[in-house]
Amino acid sequence: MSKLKTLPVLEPEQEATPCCEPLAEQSLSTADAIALAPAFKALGDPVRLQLMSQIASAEDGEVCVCDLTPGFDLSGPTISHHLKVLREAGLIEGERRGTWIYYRAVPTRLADLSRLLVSPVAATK
Amino acid sequence: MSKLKTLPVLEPEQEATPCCEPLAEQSLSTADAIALAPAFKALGDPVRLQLMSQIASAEDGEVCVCDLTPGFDLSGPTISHHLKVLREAGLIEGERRGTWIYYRAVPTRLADLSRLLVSPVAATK
DNA sequence: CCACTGTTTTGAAATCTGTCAATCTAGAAG
DNA sequence: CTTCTAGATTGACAGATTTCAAAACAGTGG
Repeated sequence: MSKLKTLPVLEPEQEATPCCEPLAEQSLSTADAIALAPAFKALGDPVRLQLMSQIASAEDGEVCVCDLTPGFDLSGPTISHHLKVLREAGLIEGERRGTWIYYRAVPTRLADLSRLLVSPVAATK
Repeated sequence: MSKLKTLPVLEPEQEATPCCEPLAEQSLSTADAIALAPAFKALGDPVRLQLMSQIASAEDGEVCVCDLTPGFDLSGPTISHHLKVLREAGLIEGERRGTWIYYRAVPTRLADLSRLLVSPVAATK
């Protein structure tokens, strides 16, 4: 049994990063689209996008949930839910230290998504 | 009256492009998050992501809907719906020529989203 | 003007999502 | 061991999303 009882909320939950050619370079396979869409979907909610930004732009590279929650007019469980979605999308990682849980961005994941959207040729600007 | 009767399906539907600093640069305002999330949401569906890719990677920079539809195991109306979502998100633009409608990507919009995800400093690779 | 084709719109059903209240778990501190 | 606090999980519900069939619309061509 791989799940004893302890190990509550901290795993990446997202395995391989199946990054691909930029969208405009070559047509995405169905499998790749299915693998990548959840990450964009996770960013497709205003609350999560703002959470993502606050985490990614944090001074020390990480933020305590306790500092995140008061910034929104939402209940704790709701914030917790959104963080879980971001976590399962491989966009953030959480670590418990004592009473508090800290989240930080996964820059490589963001970079992969970013690269997917641009065609390197279109370096117009 | 701004809507006479003709002008069926071709407007950008998305006005200003409220692009911002990269996520990791500075925390996104609520307003900006609300403005930007729909674009990611539009890309957050496997079918739309694949449609977007096929359109963006098209040889002539544009694709006829008639060439898009057969590639999916979905009804015409469903494809049309997804195209509308992408259109309303400002990611693609459509133009009717005779019987057919052609869609092309809006590269600046993709570039804006791309830039939002990366911190220029993190040019590690 | 009528029929045909390509595409969008409408309407409806099944499923998914965002949210909160209530409950549970992990660690800290008595 | 009991209590307290920070977060996560569960359960429930309103509202949104995906999908299709049917109908409407825009051009083309009799």
